[in-house]
Amino acid sequence: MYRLHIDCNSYFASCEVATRPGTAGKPLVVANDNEQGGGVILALTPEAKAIGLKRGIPLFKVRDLLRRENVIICPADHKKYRRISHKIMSEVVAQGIVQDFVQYSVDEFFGTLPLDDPAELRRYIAKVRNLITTTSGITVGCGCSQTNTLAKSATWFAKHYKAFDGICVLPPEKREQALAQLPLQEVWGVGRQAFRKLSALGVVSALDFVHLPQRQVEQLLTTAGLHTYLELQGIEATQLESHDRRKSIMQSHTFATMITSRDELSDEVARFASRCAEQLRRQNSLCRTVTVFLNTNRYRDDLPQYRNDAVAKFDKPTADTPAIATAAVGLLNSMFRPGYQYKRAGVVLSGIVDDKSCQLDLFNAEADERRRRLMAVTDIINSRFGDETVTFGNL
DNA sequence: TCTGGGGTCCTAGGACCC
DNA sequence: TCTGGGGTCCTAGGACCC
Repeated sequence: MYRLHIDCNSYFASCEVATRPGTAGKPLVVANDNEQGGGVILALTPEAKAIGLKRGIPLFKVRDLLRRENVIICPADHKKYRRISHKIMSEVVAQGIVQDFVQYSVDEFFGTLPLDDPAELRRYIAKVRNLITTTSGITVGCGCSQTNTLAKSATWFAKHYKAFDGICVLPPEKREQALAQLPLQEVWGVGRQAFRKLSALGVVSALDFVHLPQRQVEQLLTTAGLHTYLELQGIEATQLESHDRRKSIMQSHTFATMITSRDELSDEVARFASRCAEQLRRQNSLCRTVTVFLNTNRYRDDLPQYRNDAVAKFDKPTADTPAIATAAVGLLNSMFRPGYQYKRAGVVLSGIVDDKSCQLDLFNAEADERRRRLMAVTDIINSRFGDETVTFGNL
């Protein structure tokens, strides 16, 4: 029995190349779009990496390079990426080789292979990998080992060593040898904080880490860190969270130009709230809590800074757009201070529960039902004719 | 100077991930 | 001029109770 991990290569960029004829082999970057071409690089093709571009840099810092090298710039299209990801998911499930196949994020998957022979595992994984490439145009790296963390480490080898040809099967007897080659900072679950603490002890590789006494790891790191430590030793300690039902839903935006007017900010917050509520209904949930936050531009030392957030609770869980949007706008008004230039704001829904588990209020059942139908109708119209065809005004 | 000892629930913020 | 947008879990500390 082996765990399988599949990771798409430069996912957003690969999706753009796969869906735009004539872009293969050219430098291409995907950047988040904020109206005036602001934004930062989110993903890039190998050709774009080769000319020195990196993930996370703001476009304005590399304007000249982008123009000189004729780099194709694509705005991020998350709907497209989700669609391709679902396609990959359903193709692999239909093929039936991988068991318990789950989507971990938009570009990563985990599953189980009920096999033990490394050569046989490799053959099966090659079939899955080919299937993904031929049906979606996306190339992937595949790693396979005893635990999720080790499988993900194997994927790192599959991607970093050409000889693996995109597939690395890591059997128990090769585990220590592999971990010795795996830099500590590449280990899944080791972030900046843990890296700093472990480096101070002279830990350089994943193997150094697993050779520490468990007592020391417990004292130094959190339980999550301990789980990583155990998984690297081949002991299963993580559970993958299913992503089909979110425990919080957020919509936020960094504005291209700073906003000073309360009305304009209210409109934005109402739109965020409305989109959150739609997402909430799509997963058949209700929320108990809505949070609104707003920030000025943290990069501008020359401007006065202000940031705040506020929370409202509903008497009973709801997915009603006007109720959520009215609450959100109320929170905004309670925090809004004139005289600041606002750069970012957002709405978060939390305290999410299943809509079927919620008791109906006997006295208001009829009104609730009418309200629910109204929401259902607007969702259908918007899904058929495009987002925000129908919205709620006059909040 | 002395000023219990637990338990639970909630929340804010940290750490990590893609 | 221009600096992303989502998520998850854990922990510490306060409020409150007995």
